Amino acid sequence: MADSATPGTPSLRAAGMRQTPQREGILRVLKDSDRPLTVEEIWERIPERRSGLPTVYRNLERFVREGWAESILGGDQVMRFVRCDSRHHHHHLQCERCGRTAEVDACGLDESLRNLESLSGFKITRHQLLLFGLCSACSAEAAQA
Amino acid sequence: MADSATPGTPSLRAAGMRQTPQREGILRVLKDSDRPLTVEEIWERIPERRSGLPTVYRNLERFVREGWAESILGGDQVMRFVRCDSRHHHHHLQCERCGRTAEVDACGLDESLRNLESLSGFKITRHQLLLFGLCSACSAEAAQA
DNA sequence: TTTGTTGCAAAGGGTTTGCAGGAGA
DNA sequence: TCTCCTGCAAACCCTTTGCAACAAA
Repeated sequence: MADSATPGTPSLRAAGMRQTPQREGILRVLKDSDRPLTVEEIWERIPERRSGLPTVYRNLERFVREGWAESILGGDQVMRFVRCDSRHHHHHLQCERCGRTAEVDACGLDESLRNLESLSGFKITRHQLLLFGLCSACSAEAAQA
Repeated sequence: MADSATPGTPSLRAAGMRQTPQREGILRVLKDSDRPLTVEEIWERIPERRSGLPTVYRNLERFVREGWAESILGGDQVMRFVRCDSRHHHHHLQCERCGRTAEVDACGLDESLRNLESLSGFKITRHQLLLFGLCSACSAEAAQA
């Protein structure tokens, strides 16, 4: 299997990047987290050799460009990053209680967009959908309380 | 007709705010623009008595809380503000060429969300949808070129 | 007169940049 | 060896805060 075609295992080499411990650390942190992390949280979790904060910024920017991660601005106006398992179009669902996220495919949205196009006269080329709610675990807890 | 029920004409008094020239200026600037503006752009356009930048920040924050405006983070990571004509749930469509925006009602999205809930196990409580594309004028121009 | 608002200036804090040393390939 | 990458520190810049003066009601 070609490196670049393996979701969840981004290949630095295939993307023309050098393989450094800092980059591997950042990717590992993103991979191990099931919720979006701030730049500083990512920085703190990099194992062993703590890299510099600027390095984290610089690499996150590249990873986002590669489609390996996505930046999400939450309601608290703080930028967080999540890994993207799939590189095609998708959205993130985030639990407002525990912060866990799930990736969802485009689902039936396309039809709604076609509908919108005819209503508004706009030709819609791209969209960003942020979904917030309660994950199954948290909504079960909430129901018990 | 009650003040607070008039979309497009936010009543400072009804919201428990004092009526100041600075506030009226900011609201006027938002009203006169058909595309999202940065804080600084709003500040520069306030007629006559130029208010302080902190005042613009402070009031925009309140206006957003009141539902009179909305903050939008574009692809350039810059925060911009648009007025909201309707205070109920809606979305903004933005032209990537000229920057003009249009408000659209929720449209068929609800159905897609129900579908997503059953797929993901999440209970979706709120969402933010940003739509980008070409407005009718710009797509006509693009077609001619 | 009372109290919410403004303006100024300064502080704050997240993000970016310059540059020299270091390490992949 | 040749570049790319990193780390440090400083610079940046947008945003917020403190406080005294001001003005709406």
